[in-house]
Amino acid sequence: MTTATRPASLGIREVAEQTGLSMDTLRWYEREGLLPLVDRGSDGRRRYSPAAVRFILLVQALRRTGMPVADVRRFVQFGGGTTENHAPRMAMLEKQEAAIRQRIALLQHDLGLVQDKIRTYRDLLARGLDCEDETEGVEPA
Amino acid sequence: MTTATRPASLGIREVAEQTGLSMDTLRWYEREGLLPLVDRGSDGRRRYSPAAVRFILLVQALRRTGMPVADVRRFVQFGGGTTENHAPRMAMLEKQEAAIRQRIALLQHDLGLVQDKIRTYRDLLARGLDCEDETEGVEPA
DNA sequence: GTAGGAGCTGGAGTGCACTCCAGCGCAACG
DNA sequence: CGTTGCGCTGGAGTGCACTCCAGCTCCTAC
Repeated sequence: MTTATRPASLGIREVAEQTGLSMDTLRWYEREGLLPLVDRGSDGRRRYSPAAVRFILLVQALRRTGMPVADVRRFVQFGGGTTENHAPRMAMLEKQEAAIRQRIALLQHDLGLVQDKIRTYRDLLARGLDCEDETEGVEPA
Repeated sequence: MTTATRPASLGIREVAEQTGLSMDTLRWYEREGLLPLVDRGSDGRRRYSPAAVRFILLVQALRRTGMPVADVRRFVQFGGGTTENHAPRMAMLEKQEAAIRQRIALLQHDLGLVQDKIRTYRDLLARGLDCEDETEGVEPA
C-alpha cells in the first residue's frame, strides 16, 4: 500500500479515474474555486476524502448539465455546510433542476426531429427517390 | 409587402427570429458549409425557401444535441438529396440518435443526483443541522 | 547518493463556436 | 439625387473551459 493515509482517502490519479475528470481539470477546478481546498498529505499531495469525492461528483453533474463554471463557483462560495448556507444552495440547485428538465425536453424534441428525418430517408431509400428538401445549388460545372 | 419573392420565401431576419439563430450565425453556417448555398433575390440578398428553413431546423437540432460543426458539415457535404447520399446520411443520423439517447440518460442520472442533494439540504434545513460533506478549509482569520 | 517517478505550481496555449465589426452596395423615400 | 436602412463580405476578436507545459519538490528504490 502506497496510497492510504486516512480512512480510504484517494490520490488525485484515482479520483481522476473514478470520475473521468483529468488530473489537470481536478487541479484547475480547485484553483478556480469549483472545489473546496483539498486536504494534503504530509508530502503536500492532494488526498481526497470520500466526502470530497462526493462533492466532486456533484460539481461534475452541475457542469455536465450546463451550469457555467462561474455559477458553480458561486455555489461553492456559499461556504462549508453550515445551516445558513443551505437555503441559497438549495435555491441554486432547484434552478438547475428546472434547467435540466428543460434541456431534457429540448433534447427529446430534437430526438424526434432526427428520428423523423431518419424515417424520411429510409422511406426515400426504399422507393429509390431523391429528396424534395434542400436544393443545394452546388453544381460547379 | 416588401418580403415575398417566391412562394413564401423568408428573409434572413425572419429566419433568425423563427429559429432563434442569429443572422450572423446563419451566414456563418452557410460559409462554413453547414447549410447548402441559400438562394438569393434579385438584389443579392438571401431568400430562404420553406425547404431551406426545414433544413436549418434539422441542423439546429444536430448542433443542439451535440454534433460538432465538422460532423454537420460532413453530413451536408453528402450533397443534395439524391438517392446515393441517403444511406450515409441516415447512418450519421442514426449515430446521432444513439448519442442523443445517451445524453438524455446522463442528464437524467445527473438530475437524480441534484435532486438527492436538494432533498439532503431540505432535510438538514428542517433539522437545523450542518452538512457532513465538504470540509471547506477556508478560514482566513 | 542518485536515478526515477509522481505530483505540485503558475502561466501560457488551445479548440470550438460563434460574434462583432468596417466598409460596401442596392433600393426606396422625400 | 442625397440619405436612410438593410443586408452583404471577409476578417478579426471573444468567451469559455479546459489542456499543456517547464521547472520544482518529494519519496522510494537501487
